[in-house]
Amino acid sequence: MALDKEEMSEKVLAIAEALLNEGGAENLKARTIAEQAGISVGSVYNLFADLDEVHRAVNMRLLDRLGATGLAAMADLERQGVTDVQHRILAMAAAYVRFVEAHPGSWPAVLAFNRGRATRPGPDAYDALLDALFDIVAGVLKAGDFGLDDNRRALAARTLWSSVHGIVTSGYVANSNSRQAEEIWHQIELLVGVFVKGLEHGGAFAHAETKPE
Amino acid sequence: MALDKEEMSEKVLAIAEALLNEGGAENLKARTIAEQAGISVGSVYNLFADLDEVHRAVNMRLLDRLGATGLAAMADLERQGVTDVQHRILAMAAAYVRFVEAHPGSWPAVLAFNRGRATRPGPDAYDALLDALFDIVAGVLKAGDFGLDDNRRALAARTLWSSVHGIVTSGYVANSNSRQAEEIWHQIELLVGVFVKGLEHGGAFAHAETKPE
DNA sequence: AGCAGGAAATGAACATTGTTCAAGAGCTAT
DNA sequence: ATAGCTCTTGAACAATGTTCATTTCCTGCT
Repeated sequence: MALDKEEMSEKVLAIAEALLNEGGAENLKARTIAEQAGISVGSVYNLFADLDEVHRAVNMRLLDRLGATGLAAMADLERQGVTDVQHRILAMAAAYVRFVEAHPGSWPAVLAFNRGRATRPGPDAYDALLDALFDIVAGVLKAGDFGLDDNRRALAARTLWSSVHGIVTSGYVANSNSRQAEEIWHQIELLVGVFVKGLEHGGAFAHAETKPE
Repeated sequence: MALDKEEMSEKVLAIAEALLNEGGAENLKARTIAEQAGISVGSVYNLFADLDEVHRAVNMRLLDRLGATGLAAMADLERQGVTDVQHRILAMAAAYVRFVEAHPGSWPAVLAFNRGRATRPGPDAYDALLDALFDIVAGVLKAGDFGLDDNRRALAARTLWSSVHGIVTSGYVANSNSRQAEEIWHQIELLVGVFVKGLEHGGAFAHAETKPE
């Protein structure tokens, strides 16, 4: 009658996500999970190798959901017939901001996660999920008529999205009041506006002579 | 004959920085510090309230040094008579990248630090150090002849620097091989090129109609 | 029904951590 | 010398991640 192994894993992940959201990474405790899930500590370790694996699984779920949200936002605009690149990028960024705001505790944990482990096996499911986000942006850029080949467009997508990401995370390093939310959005508007204008005028090809050694 | 309280604090911070750099935040242990500093655990707590305070102090030192590095880089260009905005921003970004690469373990710890503590007393010494970085960028932008008032230039500086920051941190989430370093620099070049071009063409004033609620 | 065998759950036990604090050591001024 | 003060010490406590021998539970077979 009780829950399947699969179902119990999901229950544990849901609990873990809530814990992370409330108190960040240091709030993810084996005993708390066990208690809330109605199982013993040992059973948690039966489902997952260690707490890192739980944390990773939660993060992947979040990234997955974020991707789905972004795709949905793009599909909405498609349905409304919006093709303007700037609008679509801003909508994508807005989806990102909303997502981060909806997960105030767990999103920082996503970002801070991989730090510290020096070398990892190789290409990761993590990276795959991030690439999915980049691909959405690249798809939007493709609609704009900048003279970009595939490589350069992919680079532009990664650049733009990493920038949005930086704005959002920088913004939430400080105290998170509504002032911050406004500042973040102003920055994103400026970034996207300047970025699109810059691409239109060939700024992507303006090479500098100085590189660091 | 032994060390001053001040000197011992500095010794502890130097040890702490090394520990953070080697193994990230979870490598900052009271007992390790005590052992390496040749004092007892209790004495560490005499110098600092808790490990968080040690961590914060190390981070502030790092931010301070980063600011000094940036200022030095700008002064160098000044001496060489380089006034081109794009060159100067790229030099600033290069200084940032080099700094992050020089502190592979402790820099992530700087970024991940403030997360988790919900509300803080108010404006922080932390923020002040970050603002110093923004100010340098704003100073460079002032040299360029974009039609920006002070507020808008400050916003542009924060946007640009947060974007650089995002590129650097996104780049180092994944495995850090030399491929990554190149990718990061390509993104920065693209960002700065597009940003400057965009500002020149008034992209900063292109308002979008859609805002998230 | 009874039973054997394996899988899963349990929670006591261990190691490691941050942090505290009573006891002592060292210093200084009288 | 001694009282008083500060600083140091390291043992002790609580909280944590993780392990593993034991128990419990189920499943298939006779």
